[in-house]
Amino acid sequence: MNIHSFIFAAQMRIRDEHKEIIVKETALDMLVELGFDGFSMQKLAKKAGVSPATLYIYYKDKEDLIVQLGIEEGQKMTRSTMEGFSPEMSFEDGLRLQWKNRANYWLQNSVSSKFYEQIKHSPYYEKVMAVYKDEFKVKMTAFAKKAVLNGELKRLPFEVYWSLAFAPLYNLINFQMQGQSIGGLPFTWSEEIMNQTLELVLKALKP
Amino acid sequence: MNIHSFIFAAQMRIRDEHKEIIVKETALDMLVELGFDGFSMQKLAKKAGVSPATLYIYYKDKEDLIVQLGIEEGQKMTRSTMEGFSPEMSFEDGLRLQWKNRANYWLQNSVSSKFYEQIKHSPYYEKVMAVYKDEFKVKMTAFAKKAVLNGELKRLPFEVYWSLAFAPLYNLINFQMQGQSIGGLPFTWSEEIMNQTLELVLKALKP
DNA sequence: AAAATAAATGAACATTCATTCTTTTATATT
DNA sequence: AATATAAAAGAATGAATGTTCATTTATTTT
Repeated sequence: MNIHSFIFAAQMRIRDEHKEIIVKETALDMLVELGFDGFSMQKLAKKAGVSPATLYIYYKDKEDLIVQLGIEEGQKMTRSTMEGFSPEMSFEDGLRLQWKNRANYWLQNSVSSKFYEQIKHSPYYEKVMAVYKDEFKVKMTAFAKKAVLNGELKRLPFEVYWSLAFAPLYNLINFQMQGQSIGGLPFTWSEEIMNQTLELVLKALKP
Repeated sequence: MNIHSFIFAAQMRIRDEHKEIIVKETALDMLVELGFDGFSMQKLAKKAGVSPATLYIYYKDKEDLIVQLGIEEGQKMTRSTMEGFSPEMSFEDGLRLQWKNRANYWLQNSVSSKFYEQIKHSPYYEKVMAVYKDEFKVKMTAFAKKAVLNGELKRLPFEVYWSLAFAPLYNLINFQMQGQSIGGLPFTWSEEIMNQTLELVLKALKP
C-alpha cells in the first residue's frame, strides 16, 4: 500500500449509526435490568437484532463496551450538569443551577442514571474515571476557589465541600429512583423538597 | 417416617462452620476484586478449596449466595453502627456516635464495605433490603422524631433528613476508600476532617 | 459394632459464554 | 459497470458457566 492509496483510499459503506445507537440503548437497558452479571454479548446481539460479530466491530471486547458506555454516559451527565453554568456566577446561583440540572437529567434519564450509579460502584469505574476526571475537576475546583475568595463559601478540603454540596442531592434522587423509602410512605420527589434540601446545604456551606 | 423418628432423628455430622466461613470470606474478596460479573461459583469453589457441590449445600443457587451475603453484611454494618446507641441520647450525641461507628466500621472492614456499596447499587439490592429494612427504620425514625420534639432537629421529610445527615459521610468515606480524589492530591481520611464535616451537617440540621 | 444420616466430594451435565472465522452485503470511487 | 473496501452477518470455536448426580466420608445414636 503506497501513500496515495492510503490517504485517498475509498471510504466505502459507512457504519450504520442507527444500528450503533440501538446497540447502545439496548445495552443500557439490559445492564440496568440484569446487572453486570446476567448481561452477555449474545443476549445483547439478539435483543438488538444484530450479529454478535457486529458488536466486535464497534467494541474491542465486552469490557470495552461497558467502559465506553460508562465514559459516554458520564460525559452526557457532566455536559448536562454544566448547561448554562459560568464560572462568573455567584456561588449560590451556581450551586442552584447544578442541582437543578442534575436532578432534571437524572429524573429524565433514569436508565442512564441507574447504569451510571451501578458502574460507579463497580471495578469498571477506575477505567471510566481515568478518562474525563480532569476536565471536570478543573472547572469545579476553580468555581469553589473563587467562591472562597469572595467569602461565599467556607474554606474546606475539596472532598468535604463536595460531600456536603452534592452527596445529599444524589442520595435524595436515589430515594426517588429506587422507591427506596426508609420512612413510612414511598418517597416522592418534588422541586420543593429539592429546594428545601438545597437551602440547608447552603446554610452549612456559607461562612 | 413416623413422628418418633422425625423428632428424635439422629443429628449426624455437623456442618463444618470453618469451611462455611472461608467460603463467605473468599466470596466477598472475589466479588470486590472481580465485580459481579467475573465472579463464578466454580472460581469460588476452587479458591475456597471446596467442591462446587458444597456451595449448593450452603446456598440454593448463585443468586441466593450473593443475596445472603448482602443481608449478612448489612446486618453486621447496622449492628456496628448502633453500638452504644440509645434513643435517650441527645440528637447531637446520637449523630456523633453513629458517624464514628460507621466510619470505624467502613475503614476497618473495607472489603465488606466495598461489597455492600456494590450490591447496594445493583439489582440484587431489592432482595437484600426487603429483609432488614423494617427493624432499622423503626429505630431511626423514632430517634429523629424525638429530636424534632425536643427542638434539636428541624422538622423535615425523613428522606431529606437522612440525605443531609448521612450522605456526606458516606461520600467522604468513599473518597477515602477509592482513592478517588477529585481535587489535586489523593484524599486522606482523618478524624479531624470527619468532625469538621459533622459540625457543618449539624449546622444545617439544627432548627 | 452397626445403622443412620447429613456433609462433602469429584465428575459430569447441558447450556451459555466471549470471541473469531469465513462469507456476504452495501456503498463510494474509479 | 468494475473495483475496492469496510460493514455486517452467520455459523462455529473451545472454554467456562451454573447446577446436579452418584458416591464417599464423618459423626452420632442405637
